[in-house]
Amino acid sequence: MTEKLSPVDVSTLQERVYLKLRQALYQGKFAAGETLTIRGLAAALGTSAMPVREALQRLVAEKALVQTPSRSIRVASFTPELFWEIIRIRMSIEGMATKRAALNPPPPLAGALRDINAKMIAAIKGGFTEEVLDANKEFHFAIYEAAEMPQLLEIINNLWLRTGPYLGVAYRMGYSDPFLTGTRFHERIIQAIERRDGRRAASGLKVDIWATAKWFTRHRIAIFGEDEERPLQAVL
Amino acid sequence: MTEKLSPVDVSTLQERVYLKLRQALYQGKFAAGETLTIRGLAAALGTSAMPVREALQRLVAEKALVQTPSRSIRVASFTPELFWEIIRIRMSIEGMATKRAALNPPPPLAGALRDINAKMIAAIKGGFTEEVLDANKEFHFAIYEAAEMPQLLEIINNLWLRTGPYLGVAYRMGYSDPFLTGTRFHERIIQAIERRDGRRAASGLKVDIWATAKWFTRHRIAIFGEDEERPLQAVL
DNA sequence: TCGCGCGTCTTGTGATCACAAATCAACGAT
DNA sequence: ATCGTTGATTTGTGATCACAAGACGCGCGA
Repeated sequence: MTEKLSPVDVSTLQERVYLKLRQALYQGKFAAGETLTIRGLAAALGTSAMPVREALQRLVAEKALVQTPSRSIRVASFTPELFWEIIRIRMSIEGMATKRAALNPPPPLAGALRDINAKMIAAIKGGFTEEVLDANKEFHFAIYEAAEMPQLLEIINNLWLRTGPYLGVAYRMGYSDPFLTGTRFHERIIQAIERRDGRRAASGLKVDIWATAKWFTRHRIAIFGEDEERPLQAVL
Repeated sequence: MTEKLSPVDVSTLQERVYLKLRQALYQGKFAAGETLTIRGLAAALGTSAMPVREALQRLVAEKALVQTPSRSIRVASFTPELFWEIIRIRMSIEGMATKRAALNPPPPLAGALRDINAKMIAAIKGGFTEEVLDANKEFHFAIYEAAEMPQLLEIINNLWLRTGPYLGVAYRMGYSDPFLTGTRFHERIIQAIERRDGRRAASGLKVDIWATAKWFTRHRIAIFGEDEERPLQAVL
């Protein structure tokens, strides 16, 4: 009888709401600085206030959302200083994970990375769909998972949740450049991993992160708010 | 009139509960692996379930507490692997902050660090009070704050919340060794900062963290649980 | 003595409600 | 026109309740 039934979803409502909000944030569906209300989201999601409330607080704890002094909850937004700080942090932490993965990679890693990168290139030169973003994330996290440091992976996940939306901006504006140059850095990283060269792999990754961040500056894209106000919104 | 009145406490009940729990965790007042119940804490704190519930979820989001598959909430406990992973992460991240602080330290930093370290030595050789733990934390965070990276500081704070309780174990058992050797590493770090030598400062800090972690292994202190069960508890 | 049910109590989850503070809009005075 | 005020409405916080799922203890049977 067991083969007739697939397991039911035993997750809590709160968790499903959390994942839904997280995904929406990730895809940049909320404007940075936008305020989110408990009752509003609850109505939109068809639940009561309770699960939404807890999911929001969780995202606040993860710094994906911020709480103003008046307790209203907004989508986090960056100043240029905070943006570059987090880029620096990412270079350090993700560099560490990459180095570790490169020094002792599971055998199928390099091949899998090649496949993912090829998929990413195809997605860029093809329809340039959302798959570009997914492939990019998939590439990076395949490496980070290979580092076999679950707690580090959690930290990285959190950092991506904060910076993730901004990559989406480039995509939605139709810019393919940062993604295309990204795939070249990816190729470098793959080669370094094949040679078990941790240092080169890490530096390749750092350049990848840095170049993408720099792209935003170079194109003077209005990512940042002025006086903590109205950021990214104008772009979307 | 303003000088006659001090600001009233405008924080939410949830936040005060959170801070109280955080402090208790930090001081190792809860045994690792211990189960915390919402109603139990609410009764102990004299509040309703609501604020406790949200404070607990926040601590779960920060990985200071963990939620079992059956949804009960426990104090996080380490396996040796997870412990050493977090030590490695701390060496990398706190090393980064230290390097940055040493390269461009605010003028009074070195002097302030000397004072704190002297206070720590006095506390060790004197009554060996809880002030030892406080001074140690104060020393490290004086450096991390000097790095002027607020988001990095948040991450470090979180890592300390997870490993903090274990330092308390050594203190409660009356061991002063790890703290005394710590002060010697601190002195090295201070000298490196005076010379604006970021690399030496960072490596000094890494040795400080590593040596302390190693101390637990060397003394075969039963910090870790077996099969995720009964950790640290036997020690307290 | 050990294992297996079975009933009771406890626990987390989610819904609903009361309330105070914040937000927003219309309005009036300068 | 601009700013401050006032009133209505929205919003987060905290309390309480219903309910299903777990945890626990007791006793029965092997």
